[in-house]
Amino acid sequence: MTDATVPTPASTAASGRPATIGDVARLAGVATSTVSRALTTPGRVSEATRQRVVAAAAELSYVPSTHARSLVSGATRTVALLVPDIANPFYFGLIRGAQRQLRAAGYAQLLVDTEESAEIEAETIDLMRKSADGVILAASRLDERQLAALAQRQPIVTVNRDVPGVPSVILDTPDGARQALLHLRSLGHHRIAYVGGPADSWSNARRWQALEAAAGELDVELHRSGPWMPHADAGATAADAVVGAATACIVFNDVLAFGMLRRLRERGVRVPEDLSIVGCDDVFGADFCEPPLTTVAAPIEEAGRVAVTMLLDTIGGTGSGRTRAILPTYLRARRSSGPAPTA
Amino acid sequence: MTDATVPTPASTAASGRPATIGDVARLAGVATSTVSRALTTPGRVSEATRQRVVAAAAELSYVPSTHARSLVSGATRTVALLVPDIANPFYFGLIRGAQRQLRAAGYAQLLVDTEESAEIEAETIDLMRKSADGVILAASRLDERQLAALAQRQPIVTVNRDVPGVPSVILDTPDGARQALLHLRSLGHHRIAYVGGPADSWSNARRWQALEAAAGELDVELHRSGPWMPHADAGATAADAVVGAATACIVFNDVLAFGMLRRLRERGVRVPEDLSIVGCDDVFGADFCEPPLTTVAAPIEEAGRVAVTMLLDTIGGTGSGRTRAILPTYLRARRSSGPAPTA
DNA sequence: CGCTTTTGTGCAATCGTTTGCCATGAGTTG
DNA sequence: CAACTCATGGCAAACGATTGCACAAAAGCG
Repeated sequence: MTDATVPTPASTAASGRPATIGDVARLAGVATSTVSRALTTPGRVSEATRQRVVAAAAELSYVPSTHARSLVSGATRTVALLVPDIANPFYFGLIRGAQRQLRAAGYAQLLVDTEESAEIEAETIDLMRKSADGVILAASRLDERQLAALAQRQPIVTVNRDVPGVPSVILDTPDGARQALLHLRSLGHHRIAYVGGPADSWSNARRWQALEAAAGELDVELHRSGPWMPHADAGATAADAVVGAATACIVFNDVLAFGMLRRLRERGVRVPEDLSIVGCDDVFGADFCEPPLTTVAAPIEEAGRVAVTMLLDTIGGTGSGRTRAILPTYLRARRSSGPAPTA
Repeated sequence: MTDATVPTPASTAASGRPATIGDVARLAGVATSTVSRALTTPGRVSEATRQRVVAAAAELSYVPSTHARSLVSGATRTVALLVPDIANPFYFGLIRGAQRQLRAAGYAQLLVDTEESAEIEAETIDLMRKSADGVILAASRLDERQLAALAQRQPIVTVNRDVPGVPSVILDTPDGARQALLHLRSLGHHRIAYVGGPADSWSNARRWQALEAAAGELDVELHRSGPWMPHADAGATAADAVVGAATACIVFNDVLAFGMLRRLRERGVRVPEDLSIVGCDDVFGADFCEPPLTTVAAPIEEAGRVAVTMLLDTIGGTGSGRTRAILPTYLRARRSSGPAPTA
């Protein structure tokens, strides 16, 4: 009777439009309230009734309307994930980690690319107020006041952005940068450059601070270059700026480093013989570029999972959970870093 | 009076919960129906009233409930995008292209990673029936019957999958594969392997057909290897299988090719001197791996945009639009392909 | 100045669920 | 056997918007 391949198309197709709870109730010979309870509140109806309802629902391939449900419950079982640039491989892991955890909890994920714009970001958050139970903000471009204000109105978790009062997941890349500096120092480098990211990036500022502090104790001459957009294209100019100014550099992220590698190869600058390069994030591609990139690896996917967990905690109102998670990073040495030139 | 940074937190915060259309109506001194019309149906109310309403709405930072709206209109202004693997860079472009076009049309994007599972895919589509106006299916794993049946119930557009009766966007990679074969043939290769993708991949089957047909006319000895999962890890075994069996290969996709490149380097097989490699997709990384990958470039982002356009057409019921778009691909020659060894 | 037409607004039904409250009847207890 | 508890299921009121219809006021017309 039932088609094995596609779940019961027959009965639904008959009516034309998707079945409602009323259709199920009619077929099962009960009231809609009973259907609702049979499907959502275990134990609230007798087993016999429950089975009749479940059978009827299956027969009609009934799917509850999330909208009607949200309307009365106030909850949408949807979470919005805002990233500055979907095409940046750094966010792949984040998206995936978040998605996994959300699916497990029965939530849907609304993905939005804010195109590195604070305005789109603020606007989207506002729109989402009604259509999502919470928002995860990756590398937010908003300023501290805005963020704090928004977080009071709706559950928000930030990733790589720390604002008092706003739960956050932070990848400890400043510590990673410090490790990178140590690594380069132990290879004999004294003139080291930091190739910086966007001016309004919070992570960028913190990494620089960490490097400055570490450099002070290490007899390292630290230069700063940038700001650069975190795209491969910007790597060309960044590379030109660093050559001659330092024997090694720590780069804001891998994508920028990829661009630098390409330019350096064009110019005949050898990596790591002439210039050592350390990236950040360990994104897709870092292990098969040439040379493979030494980089600060961050548990990105885990960050996505933790962010979701924290957000769901906030939404659930348990509030018991941590309000701040700092995830460790570690240096993954590949071939783009080597001993300082002995010029 | 209004805070310049965050839109009017004061009045909203006062009430505690987000403003409803009723709150706006009360503040503006009109009925809710008038508010609704003022905000959505231009010219239906007098200009004076409209301004009062707009002002009141702004004052309360009112955002209409998408759920309530969907409930009555039946439309959700949301589109679901299902991809087999979010972490595959091929889909980045697709996601981004779709997102751009959707945003422009005022739609939200629900992103789902189906984890290469036909079951998750079918289940998700069913769930989405009520919560999305339509679905875009990238590289669907469902069989033809299922797809056709589902498409009758709800608007669906497939990408890289052609089923009669289901609107689709197709990247003409078979033609690209043919170009690749010509390219390799003109470089003097006679023994060429096709390193295949997943067994149930429709694109994979079509590419092989195209290659077989072309090989017949070209005096080329065509080998087939695989199936392989489209992950970098699988590239190692794939590489081993090809070495010795052919002097050049055309690979299912770039990610797999990346894995092969790495393995070949480990084994000391030189690319392209000993073995030429042509990938497919031109994903992120193809231009900075070593050697940079010759690959069949596809307009992925455009595919995302076109898919959205077609879907919105279907939803809009105009139905006037094309029901099938074939996007051309072209070979992008980089350094991983070269003259056949003169052994 | 009455008549019709136009314009602007409000009333109330509706969308598909959930849920508080009540009614019924069976089972338990003294 | 009366009085109670408890399990079960139904009624109807929300939730927040949209929209067909009715109606009042204003405008047009001879």
